[in-house]
Amino acid sequence: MNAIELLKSRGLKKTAQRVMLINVLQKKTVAQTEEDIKQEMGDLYDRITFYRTVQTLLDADIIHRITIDNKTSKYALNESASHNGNHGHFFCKKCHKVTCLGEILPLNYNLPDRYKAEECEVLIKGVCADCDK
Amino acid sequence: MNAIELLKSRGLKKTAQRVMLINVLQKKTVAQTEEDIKQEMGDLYDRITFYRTVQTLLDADIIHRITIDNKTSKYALNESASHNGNHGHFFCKKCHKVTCLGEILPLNYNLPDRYKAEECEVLIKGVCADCDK
DNA sequence: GTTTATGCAAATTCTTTGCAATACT
DNA sequence: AGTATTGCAAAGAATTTGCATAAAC
Repeated sequence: MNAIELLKSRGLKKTAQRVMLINVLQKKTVAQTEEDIKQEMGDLYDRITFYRTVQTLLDADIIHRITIDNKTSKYALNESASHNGNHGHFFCKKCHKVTCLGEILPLNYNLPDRYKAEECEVLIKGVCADCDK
Repeated sequence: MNAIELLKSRGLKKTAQRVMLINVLQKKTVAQTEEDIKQEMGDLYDRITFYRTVQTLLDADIIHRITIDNKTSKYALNESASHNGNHGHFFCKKCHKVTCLGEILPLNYNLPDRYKAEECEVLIKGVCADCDK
């Protein structure tokens, strides 16, 4: 599904910034920072509009955000329309790239009594294949 | 181990703010926001010092920070001196309380080839026992 | 034509830094 | 006494809001 179809399917207008942001994320295999996206967008980039665009696409479940150590936020496309919140990500401690691992199985986490799990986010930190040479 | 011993064991000076922050977190069973902590600290609270105190205690592995949905940061004490980064937390979608689940087993997450996991953070969202009545 | 999004300015909030006064060992 | 921390002021970033213009439907 391309950017325009994606927006239409969520009842959102196809504006230049939204289409561009989705396209940038679609091209990349790892999650992108605002700075990365800014580079790609060039003149089209405006910080305030970026904030609003991100919020809109987050609300529409088109993208998601990963934040590492309360510092850097990164953005990535959701793989499927029906995204259930069970995300996994891998953060490489050497190159700092964030890779989406897709859906994480709702594993048995030994919750306290009568706690009910609905979603689960996992962030694994380690060293990726490229950095482990 | 009390606050003063804890600080001493990490080679940190025992200052009013540090001791107070540790004491507040020690009293609570759920992670606390800056606002929560401010309430408890009263006059002793100063925002700038709070930032620095938090940073110091994070660096010393005395506390950790959990951030929910890129918005609210909460703080909690580390349970043991040797904390290995495999944290689990439970976020209740109704009351918004964050409960530490302690150490998470290094589960098999089906990483890409040659990726090496070292730490893993898990955030489970759902409904806690109190809110499920 | 109507509605929604953009982009600028301005306001607000968050976070960091410099530095003299203070507190800790 | 000597060193590290505090707390204030001020600087610098990040984020939000108001509003007129522009773009989408």
